[in-house]
Amino acid sequence: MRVRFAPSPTGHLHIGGARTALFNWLLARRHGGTYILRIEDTDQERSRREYEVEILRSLRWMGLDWDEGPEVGGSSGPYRQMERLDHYGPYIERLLAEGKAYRCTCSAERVEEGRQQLVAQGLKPMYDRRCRDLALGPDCGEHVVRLRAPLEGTTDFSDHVRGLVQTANAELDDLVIRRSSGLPVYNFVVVIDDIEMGVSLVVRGEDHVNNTPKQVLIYQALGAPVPEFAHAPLILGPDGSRLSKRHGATSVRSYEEDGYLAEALVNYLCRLGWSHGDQEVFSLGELVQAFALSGITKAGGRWDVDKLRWLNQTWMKRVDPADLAERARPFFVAAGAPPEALDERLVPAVLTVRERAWTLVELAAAGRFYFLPDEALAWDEAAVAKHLVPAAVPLLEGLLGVLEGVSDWSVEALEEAVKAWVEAEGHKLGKIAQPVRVSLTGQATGPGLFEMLAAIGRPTALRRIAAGRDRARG
RNA sequence: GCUCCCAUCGUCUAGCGGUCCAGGACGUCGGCCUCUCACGCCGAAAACACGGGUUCGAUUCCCGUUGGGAGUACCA
Repeated sequence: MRVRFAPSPTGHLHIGGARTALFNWLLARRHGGTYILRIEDTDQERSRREYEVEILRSLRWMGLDWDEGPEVGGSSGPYRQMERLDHYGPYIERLLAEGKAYRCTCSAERVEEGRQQLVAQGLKPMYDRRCRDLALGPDCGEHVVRLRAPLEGTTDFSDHVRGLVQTANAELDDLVIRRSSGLPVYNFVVVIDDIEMGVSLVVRGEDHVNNTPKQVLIYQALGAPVPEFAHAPLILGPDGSRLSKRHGATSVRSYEEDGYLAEALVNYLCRLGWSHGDQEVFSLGELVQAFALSGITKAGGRWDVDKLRWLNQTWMKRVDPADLAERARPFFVAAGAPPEALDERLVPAVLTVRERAWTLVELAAAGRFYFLPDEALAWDEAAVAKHLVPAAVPLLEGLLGVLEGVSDWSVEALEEAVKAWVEAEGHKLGKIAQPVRVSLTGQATGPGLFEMLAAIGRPTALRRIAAGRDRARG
């Protein structure tokens, strides 16, 4: 099996494209096939090399590597269409020689006029085929080359998601395969590349179903075997319309920057439009084992950030804590934590806040108090007014005494010492916990008392509780 | 406009003629747990778009309506 992902470097990697890339990759890995990455950069107006770099970066971030393509090479390269331009001409000449294509000198304006007339008659806009039987030669002046499409019959293809898709040939235009500039056109180029690269299965978005019969016609004209197809439904915005910027972030990069884990995005992307029984959480490895075209849904799916957020938290709780801490590090810095403060306390600190956050941004916001300079803490005035009151002074004072006597600064030892004191003094843990929490964090909500004390470290804990006691005096 | 595709809880989905007064998940609501918040656990509300057929029997098959999506370029 040879599959490919063929993005245009005209922007960031879109989540729709990312899912297509994922589906192809999963299939290749599952069946021991080859995953090819091809850059479709023939749109000279919009293609930019920096976008290509960006797309490769996002693919790698998701954990999708490729067997053939830019930066890794392969036996059927080159893998950028602009570097393959000399491959296309001979096929066009052949079709011309065999009478399966013809030169057309009609101006774009005239063709457009004809289309408008047809639309006015309630018909499908098409070229009127004026040049089809003129047998124009190479010296006919400025011209395009069109495919001589059959006028009758149907062109069918079998789709792994949709079943048999039939199109009446009367619906198919004599499409341009070479522009007047000499550059071949997308629908033609894809077919040639897929033939030359030996692509056996084409998995792409539903927006290409209407292109498929046109491409099948080209395969047939060339006498090449037609690959298998699978068209996945599109990703829609929450309102059911085509996903666009106005719905929020649409690039893989922006989700990375917003603090989503690659594991969660991959998991969500795959489950949107595909299912495997009742299972919701999948690692990339599990997906390789479970993924199959037969599980792909036909209807388009709406993008649901809430579910993505849930999966992201799920994955923050699943990945290795040390790994999570490293991935969270830049987010802590962005949240104001001095880089040098992110010491060995980072892992335990992250462990205390990961179930209280849904993204790495929120994780850092929830845990930055551990590392911020005391004077930079964000104080919730209502919490201060409620908990750092004179009545709390003796409690904080007493607790300070207990903590000063604790040498083994572990969750267990701290809990044991504090609970013993609470019991002996007849206090209630609930009475002491909030003043301490506000002293340490500035906020009324946060991690559990003992895990927080342990993670913040002895010096900071004692210093902030003392400061809290002073503040409570009024 | 025309062509193609699609249609189960608010959302993602299971269901491939009777096992469905429709299952799971997110979200929502309630409860439990509890030093706060959160996590976790328990529970609740919530759907087969509509109309015709086919069949002993339709969520499941066929047709139509409605709704949504895609395409309709010398863009990809």
